[in-house]
Amino acid sequence: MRPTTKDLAIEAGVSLATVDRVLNNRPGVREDTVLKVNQAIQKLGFIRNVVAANLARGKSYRFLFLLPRTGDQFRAGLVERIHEANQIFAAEMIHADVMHIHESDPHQIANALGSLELEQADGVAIMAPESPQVRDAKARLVEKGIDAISFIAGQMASGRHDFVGIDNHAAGATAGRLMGRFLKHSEGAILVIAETMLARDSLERRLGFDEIINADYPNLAVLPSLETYGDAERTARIIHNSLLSQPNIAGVYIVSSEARVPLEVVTKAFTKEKPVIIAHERTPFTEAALRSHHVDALITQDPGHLVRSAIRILRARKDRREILASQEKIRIEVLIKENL
Amino acid sequence: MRPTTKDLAIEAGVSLATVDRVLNNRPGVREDTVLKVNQAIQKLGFIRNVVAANLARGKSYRFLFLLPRTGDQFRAGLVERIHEANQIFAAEMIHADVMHIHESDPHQIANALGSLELEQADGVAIMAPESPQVRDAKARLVEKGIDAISFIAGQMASGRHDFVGIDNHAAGATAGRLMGRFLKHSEGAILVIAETMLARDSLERRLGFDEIINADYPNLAVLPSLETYGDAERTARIIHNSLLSQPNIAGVYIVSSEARVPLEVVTKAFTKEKPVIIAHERTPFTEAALRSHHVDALITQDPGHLVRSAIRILRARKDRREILASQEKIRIEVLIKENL
DNA sequence: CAGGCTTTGAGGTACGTACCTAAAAGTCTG
DNA sequence: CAGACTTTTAGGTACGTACCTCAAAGCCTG
Repeated sequence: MRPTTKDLAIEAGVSLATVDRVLNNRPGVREDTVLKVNQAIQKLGFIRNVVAANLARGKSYRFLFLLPRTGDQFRAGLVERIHEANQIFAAEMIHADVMHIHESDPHQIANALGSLELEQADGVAIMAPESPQVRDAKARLVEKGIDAISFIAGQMASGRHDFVGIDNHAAGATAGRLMGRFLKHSEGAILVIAETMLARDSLERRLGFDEIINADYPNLAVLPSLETYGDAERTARIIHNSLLSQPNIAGVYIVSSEARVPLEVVTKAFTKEKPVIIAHERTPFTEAALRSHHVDALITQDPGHLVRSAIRILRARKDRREILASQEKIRIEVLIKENL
Repeated sequence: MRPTTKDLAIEAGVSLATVDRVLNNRPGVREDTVLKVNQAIQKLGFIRNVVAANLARGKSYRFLFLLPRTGDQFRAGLVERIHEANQIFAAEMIHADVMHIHESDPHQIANALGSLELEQADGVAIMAPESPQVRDAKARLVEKGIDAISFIAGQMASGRHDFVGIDNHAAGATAGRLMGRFLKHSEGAILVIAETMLARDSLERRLGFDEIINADYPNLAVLPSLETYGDAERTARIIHNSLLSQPNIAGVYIVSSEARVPLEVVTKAFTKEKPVIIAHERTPFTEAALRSHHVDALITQDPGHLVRSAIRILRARKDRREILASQEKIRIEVLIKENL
């Protein structure tokens, strides 16, 4: 049987109350008594029963996901996964809500963050580009006792787990390597389509992509990024313009998470001699495109894993616990038709 | 606040004791009373606090992983993940042990399973080929009240979650597609190396692999499988023999989970004109081989996910709860150097 | 309507921890 | 060594559920 606080008290030769004070960092315990208790913890291998503790505290966790208001299927999938996660975590008294923000308006995001109170949320996961305003607002949140982590959009931090998502440079490199290998004996240009290159993740993916192509595939030339600004008409226009000036397109790399609109345009634009197409994220649309051979590969991250990982990390933060890093590492997945 | 049993009792107009009888299927409740309570559950959206329930029950879960005694780095990684999982699940009063079996001796496995008692384990995850003896032993276990699932080695069941692992046919197909695309403009033969083709997983991988190559890549010819029987010397011998009779090897596909020995032999055997090499599973060795370009791609399944999923499924079985299928789906991952 | 049965109620204890109070014991200061 | 202070003890209640007992109420049968 696992030792309990009672066993600890006996082993340390103190009362339950003292054990409790040590365990919860309450004041009024002499240092040598603290030591005695800690030694007993070591000796018995005491592990606090977090579940009983939370029950006693009547504690529940409320987390908030700040997601961009705009978006398409990838965003919708995320919301669905958050609802799903609520089922799993309900047993642990954890609930997550979604709040919508204007991704491109740092002031609005900062305001939303600023008006959050500890009663409303124990932690937030923010999917928005890093800006000075947002960074400041996050710092103020943490001062209030609300933990904040970056979600998907952000940057791999070394060490601290402040970010849940993939290494976008590596994701771009993965796309680049596949593109290169799939086009080994072809020559031509590669179209790169992004929503906006202002977003750090798109930028990093592009850098990783270029690095591989430039280093190992001299037969391929990566064209300047086309920016769609999320607008369907603009997307159609710029892609068609690009095709006119550049007849020999061997590959297309769609950088952004929302690939539907650019994919629709691209698949219509190429009637014969389909180029190799690589996009990001698994959505109903991209999945269908992969099945019907309109797309050759997808570079994805598992939205369910992302959501659950963010929740686990926020919770561990709140409990001042360590996390198991290997479980929280978000993998860059490669999807082809066969392993869908 | 979440409704409690107390709220249920009030809503249904019965006592706590009756609510308890209904919730735990205890006898002595009239049918219309059961109905009243169930309606109250519906109306209030009552969710049983599993955590408090387990605390009250003093219940803890003991699970057992039956792993083959032989094996190399993949097996070692699994054991490590099981220890890791124990940390995570300790809070939920779950502990998993490892038991070693002779994979190839169905009688011994059946004996081990047969001698298990409910006091020793609440559930077992078995990594062993399906044989009539093992199947029978599993059935008897379930009669005893010990749940049993197949782990990694086994077959994707439709519907019921009796198996934790990947669809090996699809995994082989994934390997086949990558091999085909990487060798688009080459001609030659493909060496297939397995520990034994008696194992169902190797067989299925091979079938999936052949299906893709034969259908879409007439430039490639898949050779008969070489079986190593896990023996290093034999491996070296049969591979060298094969190379003598077959000078034009364009690709090598290593089917088995333990790829180290065949990989060592293969990388030494090809001095110039390295073939495309695809193997399974991420281990320290295969990871290094990928980094050093000795291997072109790995088809993997996440051992940590496998272990945690098996534990979650066994636990849900014990509690007679449903699982969240999307979390338990084990993905076929594709690893190249860039997304390691 | 008595006797036996089934169903329900009321209350308690327990799980492991948190958090509270009042009082006892220990330590320091002048 | 008295008084003030700090540290510790002892005991209680609570969280939400499980499981137990005993008594009360309801029902059926002859």
